[in-house]
Amino acid sequence: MAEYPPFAVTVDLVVLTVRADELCILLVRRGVPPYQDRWALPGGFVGFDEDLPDAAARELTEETGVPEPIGHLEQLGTYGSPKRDPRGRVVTVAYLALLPDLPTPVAGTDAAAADWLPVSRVADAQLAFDHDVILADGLERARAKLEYTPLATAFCPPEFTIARLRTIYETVWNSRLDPRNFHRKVTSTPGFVEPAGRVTEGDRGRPAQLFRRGPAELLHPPMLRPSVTRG
Amino acid sequence: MAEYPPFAVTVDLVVLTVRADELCILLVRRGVPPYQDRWALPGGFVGFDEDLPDAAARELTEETGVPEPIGHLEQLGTYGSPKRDPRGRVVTVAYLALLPDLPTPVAGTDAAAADWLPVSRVADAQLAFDHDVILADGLERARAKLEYTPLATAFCPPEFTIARLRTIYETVWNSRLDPRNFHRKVTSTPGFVEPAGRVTEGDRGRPAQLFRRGPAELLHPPMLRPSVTRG
DNA sequence: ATCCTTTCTCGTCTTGCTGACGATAACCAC
DNA sequence: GTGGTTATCGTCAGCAAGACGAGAAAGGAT
Repeated sequence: MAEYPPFAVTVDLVVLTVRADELCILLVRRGVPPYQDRWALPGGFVGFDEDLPDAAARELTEETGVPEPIGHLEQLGTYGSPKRDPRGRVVTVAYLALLPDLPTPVAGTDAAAADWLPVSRVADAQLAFDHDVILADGLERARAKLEYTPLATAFCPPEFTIARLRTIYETVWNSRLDPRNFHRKVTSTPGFVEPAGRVTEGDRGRPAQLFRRGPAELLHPPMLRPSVTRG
Repeated sequence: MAEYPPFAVTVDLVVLTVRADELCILLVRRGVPPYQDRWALPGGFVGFDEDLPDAAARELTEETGVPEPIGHLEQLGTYGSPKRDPRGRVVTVAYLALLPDLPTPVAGTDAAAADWLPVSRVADAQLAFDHDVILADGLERARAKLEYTPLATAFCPPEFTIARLRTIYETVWNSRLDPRNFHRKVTSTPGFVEPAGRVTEGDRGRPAQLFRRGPAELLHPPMLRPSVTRG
């Protein structure tokens, strides 16, 4: 084994949330070269005795300060171009995390310079390494997964209204959805949401029923993005 | 960089094809420990100056003896449990390849003990390492991708009939599809297939029109698997 | 040559989902 | 109360999909 070339292996996180009707991503500002003072995805090296999902979950808690079992975490893809890190041969396994809007501001161990940025303003930001590519892949994955899975609920607190869920879709897809058709669709898809038996209080307008995430892992039939002229 | 733990990085391939109405996978029989004499996914180490997709394409041509630009190759996922290889810490990036039934029998450089096995008979085969998990993930990916992409054409030669395309779906999904509805669906989905202007000869029954793959990357609306009781 | 079998290809009908939108219910502020 | 706002239900037309009929075009058997 020792005769084979040694690689460094890292995990990087695309952590998304919806706050104030904007899709936001957790980024850290690099304090050391290369790419000093540039924004980058949070991440770090995988321990020698550590499994990849464990490393991703560890980095997520370190950066957000949130005990992990909330939201959603999945592997996104692996990026290993020989030139992607000027320091040497680093292969990174990217993970995608979807979290509810955390009342806890970012204040984890390692989160000195971490902050939420609206993804709409990251385009100019010139992320470090190949992180702009990873971010683009993560966004497309998230947008696609909202279509055929109930993962929009991962952006929500445990109990939420149909309207809240709709704003998630509208924010991630950057489009408007008809409230009445959306309501019909969500409540008629088996296993998507389950009534929590309670209603909202204090908001404007008629109180809304609260729902919890249902047991379904896939949506049948799927939600469809508007502007279906993708062929 | 040198203070970080060194990993070995490999690529492993889930290579699928449809031959004789069976979904088959390319496997190699291991000649050395660990897992000696067990079937395993083809694969190998990533060169120090080699990008991951290049390594996957290289392994594919080595194992199949086919110049690569046919079929389809995509990253499947990365597997890096600390215990997955008894020789040390090996992280493997798995790729999924979909190929037409190759008239060239397996006779590549490295393909001494390579062979096509029907996936239905691999369940008992006790693959080496965690390759059974990787295979299961690859199968599920392939089945899902047939729904919303035109990738079934990757299993076909450049020109094919609608009936041939239907047998691909039936084989991969292990279900039966109505020939008339399938024909209507495929020909009415924009960009899925384009007429080649020629017809088959010599087969039984009425000659069929030949088609080529169209420019679409996504199917709208998607093909739907039968038995839609997945909620 | 004629019939029969096989396979391809075009229609028809019904059912269910979707988008557009009207209407009502239930809260808050004044 | 009145008006504004939001939630929820209902209606209707259009499209897509499943079930199936029927004709077209070949090969094989007699």
